[in-house]
Amino acid sequence: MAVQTPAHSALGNLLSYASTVPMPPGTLVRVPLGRREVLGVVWACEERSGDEGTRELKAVAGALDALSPLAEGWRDLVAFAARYYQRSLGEVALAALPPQLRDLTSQQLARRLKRRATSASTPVDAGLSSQDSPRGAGQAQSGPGSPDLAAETDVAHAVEPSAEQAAALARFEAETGPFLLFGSTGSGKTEVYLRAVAALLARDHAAQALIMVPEINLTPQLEARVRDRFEARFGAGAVVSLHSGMTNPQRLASWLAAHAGQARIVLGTRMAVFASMPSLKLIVVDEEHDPSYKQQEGARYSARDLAVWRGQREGAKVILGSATPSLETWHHSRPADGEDPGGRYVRLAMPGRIGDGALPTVRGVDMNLQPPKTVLSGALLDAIGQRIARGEQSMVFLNRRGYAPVLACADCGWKSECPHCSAYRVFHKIDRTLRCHHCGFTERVPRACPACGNPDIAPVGRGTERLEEHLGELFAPVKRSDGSPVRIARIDADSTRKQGALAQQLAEVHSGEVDVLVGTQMIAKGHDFRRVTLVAAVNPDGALFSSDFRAPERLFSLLMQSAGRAGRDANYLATQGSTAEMWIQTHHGSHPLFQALKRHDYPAFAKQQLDERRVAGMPPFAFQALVRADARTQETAQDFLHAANAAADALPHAAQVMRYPAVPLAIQRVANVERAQMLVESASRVALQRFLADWQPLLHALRREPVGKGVIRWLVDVDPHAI
DNA sequence: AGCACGCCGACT
DNA sequence: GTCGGCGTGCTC
Repeated sequence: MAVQTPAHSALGNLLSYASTVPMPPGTLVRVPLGRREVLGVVWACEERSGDEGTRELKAVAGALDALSPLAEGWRDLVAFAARYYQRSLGEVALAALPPQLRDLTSQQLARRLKRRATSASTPVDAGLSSQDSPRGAGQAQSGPGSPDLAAETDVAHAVEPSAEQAAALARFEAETGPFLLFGSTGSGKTEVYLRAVAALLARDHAAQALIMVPEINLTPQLEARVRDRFEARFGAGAVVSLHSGMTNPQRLASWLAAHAGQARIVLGTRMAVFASMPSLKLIVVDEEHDPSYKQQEGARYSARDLAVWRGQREGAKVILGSATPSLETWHHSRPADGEDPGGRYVRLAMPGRIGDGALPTVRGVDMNLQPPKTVLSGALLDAIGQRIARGEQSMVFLNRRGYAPVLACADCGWKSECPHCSAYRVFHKIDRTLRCHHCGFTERVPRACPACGNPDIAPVGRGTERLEEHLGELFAPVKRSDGSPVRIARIDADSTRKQGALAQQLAEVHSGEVDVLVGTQMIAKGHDFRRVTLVAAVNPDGALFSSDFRAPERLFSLLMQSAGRAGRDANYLATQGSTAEMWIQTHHGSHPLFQALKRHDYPAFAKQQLDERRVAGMPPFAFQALVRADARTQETAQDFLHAANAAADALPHAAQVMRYPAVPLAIQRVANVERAQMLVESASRVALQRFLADWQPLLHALRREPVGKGVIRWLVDVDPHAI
């Protein structure tokens, strides 16, 4: 029996219970655990003669037998995920089920199922019709806007597929995959997914498809559009959503519809990879490179990697789509070359763009030639000014919220450090606060230096607030063609905190009220503004020399996506007589990343990065895992890791695994907790897996020993994203 | 993780 | 004298 047992408790494995009747594997049951009664999933059921039991087993309290047992494929997926990510089976199994299932009795569940059955002619869809909640499925998600998936659907809706799309679809039908659909923004990837789904559902009357999108892309608009397209053809309730913005009753309803096979399409975020889908035949992972596919707490799974595994296991085809694939996926889809037999993924390339859309011209500004401390170069300001004069819009990116990242005293050198974290508190001018972005600690800005009393304390560096203010001052004397003042707006996590704020701000941009939009990467993804003809990255250099070797990959992807925001509407550009431009202010214009970006050349960027990684023995040419320990003191955390390291010496696969010394995390202390980690790495995934499996019990044991005493928590992160 | 038991400080 | 702090230990 898989029961929700904590990840690092001694009850890591299956528990046994007695039952008078046989129960098929996959049956959901309620069982006593300590003083509580918890949900469990039958994993195996064996007959036992009375004298065999060494110990009296507690009896199963009851089965949720209104529900068909979870299929073997689902159980295999859960078991694999638990094993691969070093968590207990019960934890993964229960996390994969809708939370509400935990507190429903058998009768309540039966009632709910009956209600579903009687309302089968009305929409059974999860998100929008649940009686338990008046709220729409996506309201907790970000507001409207036109995410790529939806926008691209519109472009190509009901028209013949392009030659590229047709070729990709033909290959998709002919081969088994997994597939990488590599197509630039606007190439019509979505149309390919949706046609593949439509063809499958039409051909096979039971078949189900799973479409996964990054968190930020799943908006009510997208849900509505996917429904529009499929519900007319495959019936109301053919599409359900599954994401964390939904209420528990909504999630349960979606989950039940998928489990029963009524829902033909499940549209969801990473959690949807665990949906119970008895006739799953196709999995789409849109924007497969997106970091949100990696879960960052509990079982730290990669939903994209699990999707590939699940597809293979269940005989479902898998399409991974991206304009800037992860280097792992790119490498796995490399064509055969000489000695190299190539990767096991099939690469479907769609280099063209639908319609006449041209990619923006990329202009680099060499910040070395600018006066020191220049924020916005004269050339960029001129270019923005020209757009304003023509009634066009510009977008300026800066990945730093707040007014200034630090407040400092000119006299004594005091800086706005967070008392609880090893980080500076950010100065937010709007509400006169110093805020720690790591632990949330907030105070009013002091009038004078808290250390020496000097009233002359000043912001250092700049965030989006200050950039917005700066642009406002610069363009204050300028008038728009109709004589009205220039309007600067800002969109970031702070400006959109209130419910509905994002929607309203986006609407203002769409309506043309805003001339220049300042924002964080929040505006880089998805939203299409037809009047935006210029996009600028003000200070992207940080990621070039980051200690995280994946930082350049993320930056390239972000800049490509940002570039895709400019000049989406070819007709608009033509009538304006304008061209789309992406401006990059950098001190390192000759960096290969920017050189590749200038040519919109992802393959060149990927090749350069992969060559570096091959030489350095990094993923995808090596496999990694992190062990992290948190404690009150850095020493305690590191001592635990040192002991763990020493204990690993004796493990059979130790020789095939490189262990690096324990180090503090980049942000060493958060909310008064010191954090340390050690990296382990192997050229063999299998060796690393075996090593970790053998190591796990030793780590458990260490926790009980004196060296593990002060450890608040420890965890293993397999295939970590941030090192 | 829950939820107990258990052993020391400030309250009705 | 009790309520309650969270340290330690157990859950088929």
